[in-house]
Amino acid sequence: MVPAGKQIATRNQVAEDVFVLCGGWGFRFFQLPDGRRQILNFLLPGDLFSAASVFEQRFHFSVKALTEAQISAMRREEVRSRLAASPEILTALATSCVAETEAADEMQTALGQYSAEERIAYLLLHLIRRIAARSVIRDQRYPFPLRQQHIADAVGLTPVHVSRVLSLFRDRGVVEVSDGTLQVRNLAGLEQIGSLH
Amino acid sequence: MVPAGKQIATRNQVAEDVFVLCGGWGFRFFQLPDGRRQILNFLLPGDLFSAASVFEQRFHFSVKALTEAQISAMRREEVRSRLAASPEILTALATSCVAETEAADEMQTALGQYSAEERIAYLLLHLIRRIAARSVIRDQRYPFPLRQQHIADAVGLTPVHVSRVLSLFRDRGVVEVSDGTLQVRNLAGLEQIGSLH
DNA sequence: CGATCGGTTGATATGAATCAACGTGCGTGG
DNA sequence: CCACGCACGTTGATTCATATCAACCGATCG
Repeated sequence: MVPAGKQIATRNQVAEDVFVLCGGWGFRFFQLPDGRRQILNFLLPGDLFSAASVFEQRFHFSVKALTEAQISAMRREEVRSRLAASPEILTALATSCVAETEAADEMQTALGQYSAEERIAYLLLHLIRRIAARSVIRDQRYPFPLRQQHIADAVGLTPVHVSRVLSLFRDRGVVEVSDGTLQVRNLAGLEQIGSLH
Repeated sequence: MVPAGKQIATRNQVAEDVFVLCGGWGFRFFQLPDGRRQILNFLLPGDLFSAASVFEQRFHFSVKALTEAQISAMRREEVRSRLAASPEILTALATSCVAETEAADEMQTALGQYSAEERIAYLLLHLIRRIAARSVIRDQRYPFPLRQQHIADAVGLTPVHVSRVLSLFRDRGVVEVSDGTLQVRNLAGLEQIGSLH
């Protein structure tokens, strides 16, 4: 059990284990020496920190707990030997590798091409789908532990600007993000703003 | 043999094969319906289009030849059965998957956090290392077939602004990019601008 | 009760986009 | 062989999106 805000892994740190987030939320990020930080993605229950880490000696990224979280570790050697033995495990790993790659490619597109509104809408949509896959959603209200600072660091904007865009979304009746929950008021509208295609 | 500019693969297209670029340059990209385009990365000789495509039914990206290029195809089924049989091939694939993931994470950071100058310097440095790994470089002159439009689409800027930044680099004696070759005049300076850490 | 954190809002500054004109080299067709 | 068109890059003027700076508010907590 890890408290909210605790750093779980650090770039370049050697790890014998492969980690899975079992409960709570986390995020993967790069920290730049001047204080800037890029959040690479958010980790939800069931997520491997990274499929690549099955083959990496060291983390090439850092990880923090966003909420209180549970993590579980598997010996890398054991994972790899099982991988050789069982095609199902290989397929499972391959699947999450494909999903990660595709998500990274899309996020790269969002960061490179999208406006502030589009990026935030994209992030929210992406998260919404992943949250919905994990828990029953009623009335389009999603558990949402991110602070505006996290959104800002994920989409490459300032917290102030994130605040403005979210206010806009709220005023337009698209989504309301407040204090731990995200409420979608107009999904079609959100998709129109933030879909890649 | 594929002529320069030819589209080789299209998003969502079903493919039975896994492709490798054997000669020339290419790039992977997303095309948005409104004309915007994000170049995800550049392909150099020896590169798999994507490690993930060994496990994907369809491309999740498009690919174009940047110069005249040669591509070679391997039956996906064959690759996968060899994968199960030989741990070396698995390791090779894993290695390129790790490299791709790491490159994507870094690019995401560059796009999210870096200024125009930093992004372009980062891209050039990244390419320089990959080019140098493939051919002997004399006098810090690298073969460099990108047009400013490609740089722009890769780092999320306008071609006009790319032109301005490159002029600046040239005037400052950092690098000169012109007509098929890139000449590094001050590597340390370039690294100071564009290194992630 | 003060301090801190997260969010909001306004005023202003700035980096990059946009619009536009121009130059140059090159391939193509007359 | 010349002339035209076109792709590519450069440069200047202006606009616009987002950052920065700053003040303020409410909630939470020691």
